[in-house]
Amino acid sequence: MNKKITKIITASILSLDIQDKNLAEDLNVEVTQTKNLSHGDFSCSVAMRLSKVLKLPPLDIAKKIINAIEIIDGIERIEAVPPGFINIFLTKSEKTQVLKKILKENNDFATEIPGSKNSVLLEFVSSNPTGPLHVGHGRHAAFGDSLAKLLRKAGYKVETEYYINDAGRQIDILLISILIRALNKLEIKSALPRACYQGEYLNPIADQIIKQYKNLLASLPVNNFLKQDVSEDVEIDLAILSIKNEIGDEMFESLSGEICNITINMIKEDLNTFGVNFDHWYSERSMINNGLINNSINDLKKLNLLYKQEGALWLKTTNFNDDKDRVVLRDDGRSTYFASDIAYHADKKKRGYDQLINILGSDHHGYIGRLKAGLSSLNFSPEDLEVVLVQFVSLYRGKKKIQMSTRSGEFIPMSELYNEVGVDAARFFYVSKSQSQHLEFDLELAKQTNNENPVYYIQYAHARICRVLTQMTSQTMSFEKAIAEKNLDKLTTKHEVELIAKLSGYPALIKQSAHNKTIHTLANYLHELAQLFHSYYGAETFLIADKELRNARVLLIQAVKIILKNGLSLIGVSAPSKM
RNA sequence: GCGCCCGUAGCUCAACUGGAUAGAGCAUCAGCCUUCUAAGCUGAGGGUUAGAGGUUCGAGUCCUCUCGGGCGCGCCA
Repeated sequence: MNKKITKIITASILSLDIQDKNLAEDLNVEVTQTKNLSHGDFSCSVAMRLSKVLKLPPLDIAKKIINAIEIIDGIERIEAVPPGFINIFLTKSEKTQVLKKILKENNDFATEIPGSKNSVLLEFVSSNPTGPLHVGHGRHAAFGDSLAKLLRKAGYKVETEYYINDAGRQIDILLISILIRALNKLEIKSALPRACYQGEYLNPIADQIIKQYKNLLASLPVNNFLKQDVSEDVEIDLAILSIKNEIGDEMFESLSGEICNITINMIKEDLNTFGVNFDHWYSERSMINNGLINNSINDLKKLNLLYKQEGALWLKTTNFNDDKDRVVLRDDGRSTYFASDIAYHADKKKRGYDQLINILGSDHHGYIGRLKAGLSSLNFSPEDLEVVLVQFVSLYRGKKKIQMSTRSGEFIPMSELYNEVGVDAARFFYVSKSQSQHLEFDLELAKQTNNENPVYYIQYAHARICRVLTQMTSQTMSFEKAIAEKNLDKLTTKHEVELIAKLSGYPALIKQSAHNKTIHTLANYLHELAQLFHSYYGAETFLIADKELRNARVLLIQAVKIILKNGLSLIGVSAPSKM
């Protein structure tokens, strides 16, 4: 309908006696659904935009457009109101069409044809496998998973991916942390370097290592790794070196591989419980082993974009809008994290996706330019990569802010959160606010106000509808679709009109949310829909003697039920039939 | 110092790419269960959108400056 109206308005403008026809054609006629029903069902502000070029008062232009317009089926009337809005009122039967459509299409309502848009690789969470996910990752997981579902509904072909940083110094540190912990458990006392990871989650891993490698551990000499006289960084590097020498590079590699497997499985299980499952798990280590990183560096060499300075190999990212050049190979010959990322993103493109979307923490915003420069330098278009930034989650216990740091082990695991408040509530809470805003999460409040959480409000609306439907059958009434569809004109109360308008807006909401990559808009929409329903529920009785009105109302609430369930499913929240 | 993000009701947040009277929840106050589930409904109070200029038919939204907060500027990942 929206498109049809746009068309007739555009046609009307073109039929006017306008000197500059090109300008009228270039003009983007926007027809939007109104917020306020007294302004009609749709409204258009094009007259006010034309006002300046035509040098006429906007209201006059609006009137002219209306006079020249060709009224089509489904439109009741069109009016021009100050300061120059064109408001379009639809006929009753046109408005209720949407209800029939929702019932007919069910979950497919507002779903675009699969694959009608770009193919997308969506990467998110990608937390370092050095420990369990914490509440900050939870936001990324909830947001990313919902975005994948939303984009699929909007017609994109989406695959999700988790990039595993299972190479590099952090993994060495993890290994040292676990080995020393294991030694201590075996009464081979050794102090922990300052940079080591701490936290309860290391215990079961250490136990497992003891089980499998008792002899190896026992053969290690007692060593004091704590060296207060050097810096933290030097201290840990010495510890890594010393252990490597003791057990050999090969054993070191195999051990850290094994430990990564354990932590990755912890993370997978955690995400699975949270309702988040990835299509692909992509390992950085595998990329080193199969030569992808070397290949990329060779490609860059051929393109003459590398140079040596102070023993290291640099990439001229400044050629591509970066503020300084970046190192890809260190003076000791090892590749940098950035080198991995260039190879990784080039590989993503080579796998054939049109569009790459990365969801990153806002603290990584400085990295975006570098990533795009990396893609550009290998002749990929930087526009193919879109980065969605998610702001931090601040945790509070009451008024006290909790400081989080993975290394010190002072973090609240994501699992603790969803165990306390439930997966549904946690997921809804995470996505109910714009990802570009800081999220303040008060644990005390979240745990206490279980029943006040907005997610229950929405779920309750769904459960109430289900209840009405079962009551209907137990009162030996049945839903007769034909009767209902014939009597939709009888839905005339304020609540009914508003509900129908709200339901009509669902496809546009999906489209717009997918375009803007926001989920909170969907969460808000569902809350508003539930609110309209609860209000309706309080004002009217559905199961009444009047068969015609009853069936029409039951059809309406069934449509509400379908949309509630569909919307909740996109957020990864269940729609219970009983509460 | 340079760069990015943010500042809306007592609190937590909305406001569809500049649109009509800035909206919800929580909290506060006053009502509603003999009737489809009260995890609900109805109503009230609460705002100079941090501040000052500017752009235009129209600004919370765009531009400039000031103030206040967060983050980033490694041969870490």
